[in-house]
Amino acid sequence: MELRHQVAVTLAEVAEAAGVGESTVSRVLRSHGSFSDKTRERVMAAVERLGYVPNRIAGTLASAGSRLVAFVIPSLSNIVFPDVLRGASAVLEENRHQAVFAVTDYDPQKEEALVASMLAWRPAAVVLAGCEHTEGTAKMLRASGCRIVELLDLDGEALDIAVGFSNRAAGHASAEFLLTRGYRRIGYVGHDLIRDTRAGKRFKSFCETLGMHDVPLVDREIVAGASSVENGQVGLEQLLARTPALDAVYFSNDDMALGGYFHCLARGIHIPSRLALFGYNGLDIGRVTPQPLSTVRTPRVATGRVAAQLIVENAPSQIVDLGFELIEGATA
Amino acid sequence: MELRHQVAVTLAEVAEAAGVGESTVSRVLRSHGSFSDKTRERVMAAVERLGYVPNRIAGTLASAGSRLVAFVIPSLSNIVFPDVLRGASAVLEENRHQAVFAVTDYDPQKEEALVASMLAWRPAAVVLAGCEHTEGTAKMLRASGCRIVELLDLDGEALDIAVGFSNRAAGHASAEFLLTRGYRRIGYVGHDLIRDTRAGKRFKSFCETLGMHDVPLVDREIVAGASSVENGQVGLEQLLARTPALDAVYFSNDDMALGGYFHCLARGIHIPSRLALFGYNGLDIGRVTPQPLSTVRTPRVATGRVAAQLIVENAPSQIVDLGFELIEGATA
DNA sequence: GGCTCAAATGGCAGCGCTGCCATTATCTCT
DNA sequence: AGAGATAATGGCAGCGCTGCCATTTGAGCC
Repeated sequence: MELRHQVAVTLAEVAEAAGVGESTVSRVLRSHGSFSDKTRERVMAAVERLGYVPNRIAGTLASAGSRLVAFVIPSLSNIVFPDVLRGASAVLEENRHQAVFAVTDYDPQKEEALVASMLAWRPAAVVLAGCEHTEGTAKMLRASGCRIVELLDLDGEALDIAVGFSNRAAGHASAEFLLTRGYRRIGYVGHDLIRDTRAGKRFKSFCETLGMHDVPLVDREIVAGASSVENGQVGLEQLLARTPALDAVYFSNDDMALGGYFHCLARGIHIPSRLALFGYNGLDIGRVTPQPLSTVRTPRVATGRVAAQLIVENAPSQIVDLGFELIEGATA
Repeated sequence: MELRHQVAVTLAEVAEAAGVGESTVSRVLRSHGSFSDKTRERVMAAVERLGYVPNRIAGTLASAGSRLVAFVIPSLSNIVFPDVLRGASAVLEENRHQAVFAVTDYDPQKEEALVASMLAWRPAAVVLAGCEHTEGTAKMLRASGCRIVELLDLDGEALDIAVGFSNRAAGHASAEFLLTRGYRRIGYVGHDLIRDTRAGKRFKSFCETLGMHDVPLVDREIVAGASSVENGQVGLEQLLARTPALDAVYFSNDDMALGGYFHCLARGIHIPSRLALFGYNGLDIGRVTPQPLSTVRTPRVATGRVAAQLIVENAPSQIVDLGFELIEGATA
């Protein structure tokens, strides 16, 4: 298997082998400009024979305009982002674009560094999560001249294109729902809110809505670390240990809510009569639990799809609100 | 916000502005070769002032040798692949490499097309799932001269580097475990096995092991579609409807097993006394369910990490077996 | 046959950078 | 001070392709 070090076949060699000019080969391969059938066959035969693979690095440099789309995302553990990438990559592949990505771990400084290194590839667009970025990030992006797409958060100022929904509205709707159902002793279990600003916005809006109805948030438990099933379980356990007399708990995420749900199942805490649970995201798994999870379903895959669509068609600057859906479920 | 169409600053402009030669700027920016402190400051000042971002397209073309790593993965819905990407991207980012990816939907033809378009970027390495590829894919990869890394399946011939574990061994271990626990009427619930060849290998080996102990597989239910919690529930429901007298069920994945678990919870089927469940993957969520899921934990993040490490250090061809861990759990 | 027009084709500069080599400035040592 | 070494620097070809322009070819027509 020692086939390393081979010199790649170049367009010039194909031209030579086919007995035509370089530009002709280029035209044939891109189906751009005119050429005869006979020529095309000769070229394709040579391509086949030599095993030629076009060099897009050179092509991009020469034509100034790449088909790369850079995704700078906070995490791959949070299912949200794989879902977004999934929606986007389907559309990008159909349109002969390529996705590059990097993970920030919810760190704005790291985001800035990664955006810089992404811009070095002169992508057609840079896709980011949320609309909070460092001054430096925003400046670089604006100066780059490439398209900027901010996802999953419409509560802020967009740099160019934004696709998603309002987290504030989601938090508000969740609070209204719990209030309508009659819950009055409400708690919250969340993960690191400083880094995950979108979860922070939901929580803030949730509390404000409770406040408007003169229902204070009774207690909250913020676990260190990322959103996860385990943290949800631990968080609820601690919250209940401190404040047993709650009738509903709002979670920062479905992962967390599922952890809470399992905790209740294990402890025999009846849901929703003894305690109601409400999540966020609308994960598939929440629909299959013995009691479907009450939550807000977010359009994650669609967000990726729409973002990619706008990029490939080079759409004008705009804000696309894809909304969300409140799932009543059976846990609240 | 209409800042489109800007002409990017080039190295030549920086050189001009700093009053030095192009090569000097290049050396300073890459900390390669020698230059005085004074020069470095002048260059950096010019870079800062002009907002220069190096063009890695041009750099890569000139220096022949990219720091791109191409991932051609079957899916982003199956958590396995985000996990692998997560492990890999951390290492790649530390080593100034960039990850590009594309999704095949478990389609070998699509894989071939995507590999071709990835090779056009002249990546340092192409990372694939499994070791079954079309003839064309293998030929292109071998001819490309770039590193090839095949993940998560050691039961076959590797093209260059392979990192993962044996699915056959995992299937075998799962069968042995269920037999040791005394189960004798065993069923299987799986998803599309033609596309997911690794699940197919586990199942085959599982059956062979049962056979060696003269315990035939009693029944199986193969659901159409991907591995998911919902399909697991549906699958188990159908399997039990047809063959109620089972004492254990092996699932193609933890997702599926969780679906089965929820089905049992909802129907009041006692686990494991009435029915034992066994999964595959060792998802975090399986540790937090009221009864921890019995399963095989696979080193997904480590697989990505090790693969990336071998790529950045340009390690020789090799097979790295990271093994797996059987989790006894409480469902079998 | 000679003419026109469009289709088909080739030549070559240049995209922005790096690598090599030549040149110049700066030291070090006798 | 001068020779020789070393550090610092600039010039420029060329990576493989595309885009432009010039040229050739062929078809159609009077």
